Amino acid sequence: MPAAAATPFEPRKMPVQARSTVTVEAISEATIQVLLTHGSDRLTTTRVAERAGVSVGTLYQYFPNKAALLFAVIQDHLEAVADQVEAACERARNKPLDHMMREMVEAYVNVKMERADISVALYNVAQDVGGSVLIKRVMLRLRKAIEAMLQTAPDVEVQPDRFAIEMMLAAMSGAMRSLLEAGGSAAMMRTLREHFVLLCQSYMGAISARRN
Amino acid sequence: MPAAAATPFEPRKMPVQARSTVTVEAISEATIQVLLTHGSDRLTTTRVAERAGVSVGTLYQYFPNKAALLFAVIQDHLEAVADQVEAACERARNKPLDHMMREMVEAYVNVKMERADISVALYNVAQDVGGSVLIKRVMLRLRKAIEAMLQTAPDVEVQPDRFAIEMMLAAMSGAMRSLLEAGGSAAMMRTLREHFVLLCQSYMGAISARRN
Amino acid sequence: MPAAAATPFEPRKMPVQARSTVTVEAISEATIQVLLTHGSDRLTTTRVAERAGVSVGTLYQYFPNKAALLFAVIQDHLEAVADQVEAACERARNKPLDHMMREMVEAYVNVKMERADISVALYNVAQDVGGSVLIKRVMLRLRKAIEAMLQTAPDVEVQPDRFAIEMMLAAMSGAMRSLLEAGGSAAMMRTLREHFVLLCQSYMGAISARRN
Amino acid sequence: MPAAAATPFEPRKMPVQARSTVTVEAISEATIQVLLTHGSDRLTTTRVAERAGVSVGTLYQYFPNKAALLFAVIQDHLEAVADQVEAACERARNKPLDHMMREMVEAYVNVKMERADISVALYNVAQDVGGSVLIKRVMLRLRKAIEAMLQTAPDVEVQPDRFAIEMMLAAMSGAMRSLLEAGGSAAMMRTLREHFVLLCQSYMGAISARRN
DNA sequence: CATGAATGAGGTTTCATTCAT
DNA sequence: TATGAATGAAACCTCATTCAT
Repeated sequence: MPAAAATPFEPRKMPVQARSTVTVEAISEATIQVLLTHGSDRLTTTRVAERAGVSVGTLYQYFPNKAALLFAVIQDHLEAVADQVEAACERARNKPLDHMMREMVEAYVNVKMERADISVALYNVAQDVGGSVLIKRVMLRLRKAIEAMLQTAPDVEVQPDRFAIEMMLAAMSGAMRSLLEAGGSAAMMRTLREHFVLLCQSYMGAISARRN
Repeated sequence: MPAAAATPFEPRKMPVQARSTVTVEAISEATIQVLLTHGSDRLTTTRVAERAGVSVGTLYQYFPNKAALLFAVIQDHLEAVADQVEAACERARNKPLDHMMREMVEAYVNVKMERADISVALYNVAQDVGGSVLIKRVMLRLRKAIEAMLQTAPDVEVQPDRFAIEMMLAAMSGAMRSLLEAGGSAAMMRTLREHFVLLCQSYMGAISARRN
Repeated sequence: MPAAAATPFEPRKMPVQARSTVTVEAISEATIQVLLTHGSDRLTTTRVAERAGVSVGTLYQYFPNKAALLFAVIQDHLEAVADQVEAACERARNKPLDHMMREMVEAYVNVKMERADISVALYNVAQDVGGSVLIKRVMLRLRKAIEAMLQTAPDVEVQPDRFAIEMMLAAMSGAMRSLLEAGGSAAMMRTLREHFVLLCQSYMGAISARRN
Repeated sequence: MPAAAATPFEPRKMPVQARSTVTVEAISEATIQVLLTHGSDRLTTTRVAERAGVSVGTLYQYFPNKAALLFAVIQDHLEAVADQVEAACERARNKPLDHMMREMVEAYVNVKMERADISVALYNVAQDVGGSVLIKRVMLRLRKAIEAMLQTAPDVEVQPDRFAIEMMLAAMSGAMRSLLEAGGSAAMMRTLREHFVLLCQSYMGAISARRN
């Protein structure tokens, strides 16, 4: 992707005053709302500002350009996801593999479901805006967390390598995406969660027992 | 996605073998090239026409609008994928489950790898243009093919339900996407293929043995 | 001047059809008119297009950006000036120094007067748009022409160096600018012309006799 | 130039010695610095304020608008020039014409060279901001000073008229501008000074001896 | 049928200026 | 008095689409 090359994404101004924080918050929220109600190709900075109840000028005081705005919103979302999954991995240490997988998958699915709308809204823009960097960063965090967790598993003989873990994560998020975009119901989500658990358990199980 | 609502996507005119015309072919190919060299946000109809060696006017004689052009290109690609995988499923009938999975996965990975550039180029535009319809259609074809294949498996006791199969497909294509976008090497692709085989085998194995 | 760095100024499309030529002509003319009636800081591409009776899009089909438009207009003007003065220098060869100076000055003043409005309009924008390159180019042409002419003067013993000639030109155009901007009448222009003649004659006379 | 019509240029408030306040001084200086480092088209009030170490609000407390700020800065510069040249004219009274011209030219060139950066920075903005009024005012002061000086010249028989003197000044400042904008070295400046001396001497000499 | 000049709505971004704190 | 967040008009430029030739 040659697009979105060398644009400065750093926030233009760190909100210090209370008023500012509210404003930035409103703009981020509005971005998601516009994304949901108008679609990614009709997401304009003017519309976002309007929805946020501020002027375009204000928007540009906090975000140097449209890409930076989207970048920031994606970052917020991905960090929330990573936080939840990391926490789950902490909790599941020293438990058996199946328990670990269940814990991890449930954390992932739950946080995605809570923010299903945001997830869907962001899928499309991520790429255009250099979101791949962020995705890689999250991938790294999650892989590390899972690796650390697996090290403490009593019933894992062969530690899965990086590749296997990343593939599992990619598979899970890919499938999640498909389902969210298809607009799955809450009931389907629960089924999905169980399937994910099974998928991860069986895959990791197969890997960690390979050499035996 | 509320975007791309009621646009007529069918090619504007379709004389006996219009879609096989050199011109249409050239335009489709040019679309992919522009997508690859300029990125999705700098894909303009004029640029495509230029690259194809025709005028914009000509382009609009074969495609009613930009969305229809992209729609057609995506359709071509997805159909090629579906064709290959379906064929593999035919070949693998009456073989044991593990063989089936290997056959199916290899067909999928191979066709995606052959057209890796196209795949990457299209991921981003698919959504904006109503590609989800096409994706659903392919999903359906593949699920049917796999179901039919699984019915003939000697070692499957419990037939996996629709959901499980679709999830497997979603997981596989999601992970594939991650890798393609990350620009994985040919060597990595081979590793990936083996992992996919393992993942699908273990997952389907777990499913089809559940009730036992 | 750090501004106006690396913008591509080349015309976007060489007008080939008759229609196009008319359009380009109209746009150039409109640029000058807008410059005269609205001032350089209210020269907008929209306004120019409007005045030219075309749409903005059309303007941008022939000029890649605003700077390129101005650049082209300035170039046209400066080339016209250089052409006239060069021709005068040709005509005055082998004449005595005073005659040469008169011929050269009159050519310069006349062409500037004919297009007084254009001159005034362009002074301000030249700098913002990288016009200094063009000015240097004209300076060079004129200096060469004058040098060649002076070589044939029967009454010049010491040939003036580059610097002297360029300074004379700079002085003349500087003073011309002052006068045009002050809005001098036609009568004043005639007086000015005579003064220029005297100034150049005496200055060049002093220089070319220095060593004696 | 129809631009910059009816804006109040006078400083907004003028307490006893407001113009000597540190703040005003800092703002003026910052204006020049921004002009030099960013160019005239990226001269923004916010940037000036920032550079001056004050807030925009403060800037607007001392200058009613951007134009007034620039106007004031130009005025300062031009007055400094006029002061120096006037003083030189005083000193040269009763001396012979050639001496007068040398004195006057050297004063002009020296003051311009000392503030070469400021000069260059201001050339471009002067016009947009109604600077022509100021230029006329300076022209008047200088002409008066020169006239008064010439009256005391022992070797001038025919007093040059207004026009001749103003043209000389215009020629000198025009040429100066060319050179400064071309970024002439200090050595070139010295050469330039000698050429100016020669030019003015010969021109004024020719004028003042005309009727003889 | 093909061409490509013309269109113009609409998107992004800047910046002079104000005013509540 | 000083601050700097907020404003919003207005500038530049793009690009899908049409239609006379």
